[in-house]
Formats: sequence, C-alpha cells, structure tokens
Amino acid sequence: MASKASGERVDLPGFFSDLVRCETRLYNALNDRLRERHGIVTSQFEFLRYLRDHPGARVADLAAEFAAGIGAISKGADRLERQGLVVRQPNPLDRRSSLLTLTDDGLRLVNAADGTFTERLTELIAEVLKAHPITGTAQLLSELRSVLERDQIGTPTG
Amino acid sequence: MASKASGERVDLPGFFSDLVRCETRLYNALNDRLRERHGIVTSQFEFLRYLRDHPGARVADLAAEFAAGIGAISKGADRLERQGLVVRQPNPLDRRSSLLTLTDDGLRLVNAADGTFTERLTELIAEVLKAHPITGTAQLLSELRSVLERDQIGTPTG
DNA sequence: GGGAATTATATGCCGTGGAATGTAGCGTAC
DNA sequence: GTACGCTACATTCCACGGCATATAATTCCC
Repeated sequence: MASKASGERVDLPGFFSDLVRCETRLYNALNDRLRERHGIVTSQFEFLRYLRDHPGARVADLAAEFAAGIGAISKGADRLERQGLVVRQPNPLDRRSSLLTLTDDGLRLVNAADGTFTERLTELIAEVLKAHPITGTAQLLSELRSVLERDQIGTPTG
Repeated sequence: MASKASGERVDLPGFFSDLVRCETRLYNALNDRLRERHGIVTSQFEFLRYLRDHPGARVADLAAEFAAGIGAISKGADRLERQGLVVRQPNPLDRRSSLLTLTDDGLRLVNAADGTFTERLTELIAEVLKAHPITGTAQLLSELRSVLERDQIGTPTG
C-alpha cells in the first residue's frame, strides 16, 4: 500500500518505497507491451534508443548512462548484435574499444518501439496526470538524477 | 481550472528515464552501505522490514507488495531462513501456506539496518531536499503507486 | 462425501546481471 | 624502443528472478 505524504516532514523511506514500486510496475508493464509487439524488453529498448540518439557510442558510455556494469552492457550488446539490431565497428582511434551503431533493422525497430513505448507509458500515467501537474516531480527527479550522476553515486564496480 | 494545468505538456519518456535512473543509483548505493554494515542488500532489508511490520505474512502477501513472482519470494524466504533471520511456521488455517515471521536475530538485524537505511537515504537525497520541497513528488508517486496497484498493473505472472 | 476445479507454494530450467579475472591495446618514462 | 602501468572491453563464475511445472491442500458442487 502506498504511503501518505502529507505535511511538511516527509517520510523518506516511504517515498523510496513508492519510487521503487512505481518503477517496478511501470517497467513490468512496459516489458509486457514491448515484448508482445516488438520482441524486445524495456532495457533493450532503452539500449537501442540510446544508440539511435548517440550513434557510435562505446560500451562504457552505455554503462555510465544506465549505471550498469561493463560486463552487463557488453553481454547485452552481444545479444542485440546476434539479433542483427546492432553492429560493433572498430574504433579507428582506439582499437581496444568498438563503436556501436544500429543496423537498419535496429533503427526501424527502435522507431516503431518508441511509439509503443510512449503510448503505453502515457496510458499508464494518464489518470494521475489528469489529477496533478507532473512538472514539479519531473524537475525534482531530473535534479536528483543530476546530483547522483555528478557524484557517481551508485555506479557499479565493473 | 487554471490550477490543474491538465493540458501541460511533459516529456514522459524523459520523466521515466529519470525515475529509473534515480531508482537504480539509490538502490545501488543503499545496497553498498547495507551490505557493508549488515551483510544484506536492499531487497532483503525490504523483505525483513515488511515482515517486521506484518508478522505472519504469507509468501503471496510479499509477492503482491513487491510486484514480484511467487517463486522469487519463496526462494528469497529460503535464503533468509537459511541465514536464521526468518522462520516459516505452519498456517493453522491453511496448510498449503506458511506464516513467515522474523527470528529474534532477524528483528535485531532489521532494526539496526533500518537506522543505516534511513540515514544513508537521507544523505543521498539531502542536497535536493534542501533546494526543493519534496512533498508534491511524494504525493504524486504515492498516488501513482495506488493506481498501479489498484489496477494490478505490472503484476508478474507467477 | 467425493471427485473436479482452484489455490498456495515449492522447484527446475533458463536468461540476465554483478564481481572478479583475463587480454589486448594504449601512453609514458627512460 | 621497450617496459610498466593503465584503460576498455570480453569472459567467467555465481546469485537471483521469471516462467513453467509439480505437489499438496482447500473449496465447490452435487
């Protein structure tokens, strides 16, 4: 059950619980829809979308973006490459790393999935959106994210 | 009418990204601290805390609370039981299920971990808290969570 | 009261991520 | 130019969760 947030003093553990539970359920619901329509899950959609918006990104760039380990991203890239959605191209400036880019199939898929994703997400949040402006919440989370990233909070080891 | 701003345009995908990234980094940071001080991670802390606040809960109750599968909770209970923090007691009203309760060790651990958890969480959010009231955000997430739970959005299969 | 249907949970298999380790390439000091 | 340390990534091992299945207990319905 959701915690109450009334009054000046806020129950931070309750706030955190709500944050985590919202994230879990939204993520699950988006997984279901994306898997059904496009055969990928949300983490893969985010991976592909990042590559669409940052062509030629390296494994480390994705790891930093998602606060994930290098190994996880490397293996995720393997899987997407096996599915023909992504290609690793040699980095001419540094042969230790590869530059990741979408294939044509990958680009088509991510663009289609983007519509599904936004549509479903809008549905999921619609009711609450109608009752409240979301601007303040969006701004607070954006700033919190900036601070956490600036201080490298919760960045995994490997 | 003017106060509701129901027509405001918000970048929902961006909002979702921020939500997920905040959750990931906070969760990781809390994992680190809890593991270091108490030998458990955040998911286990939440499990134990739920049992402290709902003694005699069943596996299904925890699964509903965390939007997790029955199997995951069952196995999580196994691990905590193996560590001597939790016990399964036969449910006199229904022998298919067990009632889960904390051991004395479990209770001591969760109470200690609770201090660590709240302290670290407060640190992590402090800077943003100083700059903004968090009340509106807490309220919005609380309501979003209620709606998602009411409609069983993102509840896993098993 | 006795199957059939349902419920609650346990278990097995598989995919995924974290952490540690391996490996090739890069940069610098000498 | 080569030896040493560092970086970027790949790979390995392990723990965990999802999903499907198995099993036991309860409820339904007659």
